[in-house]
Amino acid sequence: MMAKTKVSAAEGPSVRDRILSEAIHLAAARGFEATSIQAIADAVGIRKQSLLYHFSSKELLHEKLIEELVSGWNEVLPGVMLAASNGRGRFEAVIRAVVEFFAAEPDRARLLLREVLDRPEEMRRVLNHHSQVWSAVIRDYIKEGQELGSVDPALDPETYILHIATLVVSGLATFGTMSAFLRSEHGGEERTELERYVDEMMRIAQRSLFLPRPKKQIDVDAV
Amino acid sequence: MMAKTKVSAAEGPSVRDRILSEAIHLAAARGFEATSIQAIADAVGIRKQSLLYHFSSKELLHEKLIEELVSGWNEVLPGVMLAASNGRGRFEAVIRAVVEFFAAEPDRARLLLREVLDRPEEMRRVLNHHSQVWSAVIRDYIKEGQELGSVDPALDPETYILHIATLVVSGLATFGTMSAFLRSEHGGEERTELERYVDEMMRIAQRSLFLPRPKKQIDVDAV
DNA sequence: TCCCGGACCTACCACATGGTAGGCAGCGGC
DNA sequence: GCCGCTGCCTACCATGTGGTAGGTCCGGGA
Repeated sequence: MMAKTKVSAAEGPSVRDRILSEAIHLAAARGFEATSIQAIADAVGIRKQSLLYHFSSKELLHEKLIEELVSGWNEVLPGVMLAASNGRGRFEAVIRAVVEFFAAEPDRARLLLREVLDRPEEMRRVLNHHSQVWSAVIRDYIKEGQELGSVDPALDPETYILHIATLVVSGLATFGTMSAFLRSEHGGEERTELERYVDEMMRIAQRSLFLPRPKKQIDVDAV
Repeated sequence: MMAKTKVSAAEGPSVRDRILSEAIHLAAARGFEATSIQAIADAVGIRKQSLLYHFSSKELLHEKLIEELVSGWNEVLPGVMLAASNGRGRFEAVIRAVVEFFAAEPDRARLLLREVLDRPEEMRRVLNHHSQVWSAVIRDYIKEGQELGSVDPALDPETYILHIATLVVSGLATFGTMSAFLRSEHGGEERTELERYVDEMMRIAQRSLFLPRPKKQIDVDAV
């Protein structure tokens, strides 16, 4: 392990990284099981056995793939947490950071969704491990909002977070397919379909979270 | 075609139907590509070649599977449309009918989601064909609400419908995996986790649709 | 009685899969 | 010089795959 992960800058990404990258791409499109290591090797431009040199078995490649998947998430997490502790408008900042992460790399959203479907047990472990911190922060933020009266008291915080996560991940995972149904009514607007899509996603998340400032509330984070 | 779909009542479901049923179950769990016809035959309790007698190729089985998937939907559609034209509270009735359909048979939700990921082209065709009618009805209903002032004017009808569909289908497809994160705070309530999950789903759909009765509006379908 | 066709079976095949064994070029250290 | 290591390769294999060929059993007409 740790054999040669470093990149010699001048030579571009290492073979190992290119394997992981292509594997994510292919697995996102067809599923990991349905993707042969032969196909991955072809995509990278090496022989199958050279791939097996770097990852001694397909199962091991799968493990590393999942690691890569969540470690990529860990890179943006600081930014998200920063946004979360940033006072006014922080909810919007948090969710927008997450959305933009998956919008920029839909392969990650697709693969993540696939893994949840394919390997529920393992994904429960991984997700639990990688979501405890920030989900607790958000949950507390919501509960605080409920006490202050800015958040719908009927809202179930944990379930809400789960649904919004589903909305974002599944939404962006399937956007490529479903965007075909948005062809109509481009009434002169200059927004991309993706922008339309994301904007509505955020609107749903916010409208279903905040109460519409009852009278003259403390009004943390109004839209 | 139409060789022997009918069921002799006394003998239970035909072999053909049992094959489709098991195929849906297995494909929902592992994906269709990753499911061998051998495995399906085993689940039914027949030899692989007997299965190939009923469905002469795997690809054909896949087609019939998708047909089955959407035809099952067609069976509940009338009920949904009825609910849609039922005056007050009809939005809740519609979405609840859909939710309960997928909640009762999560395999359908999972398989549907998988197919969208696996075969975007074909699914676009199928979904377009099977959603035109009711999605138009709902879209018009929403626009009407916007004109009457009961629905958020910032809402983008088509995108909203897409997101709620994602929320329902993906939510119920992944519920089995994600419900593990709902273990806490069962403060004496007697709701199932699924009920909690579904209730919050409906709350999100409604809160993000309706405006909170501004002053003394016409108020079609308030929550 | 014979035959036909439906439903299921055994036997077999070509092929792609994941994986093993082992070789070979290059290169830094001694 | 040559040793050993890394990185990649060719050759090969056992297994499981989707699919074909062809047989058997059986019930219902003619």
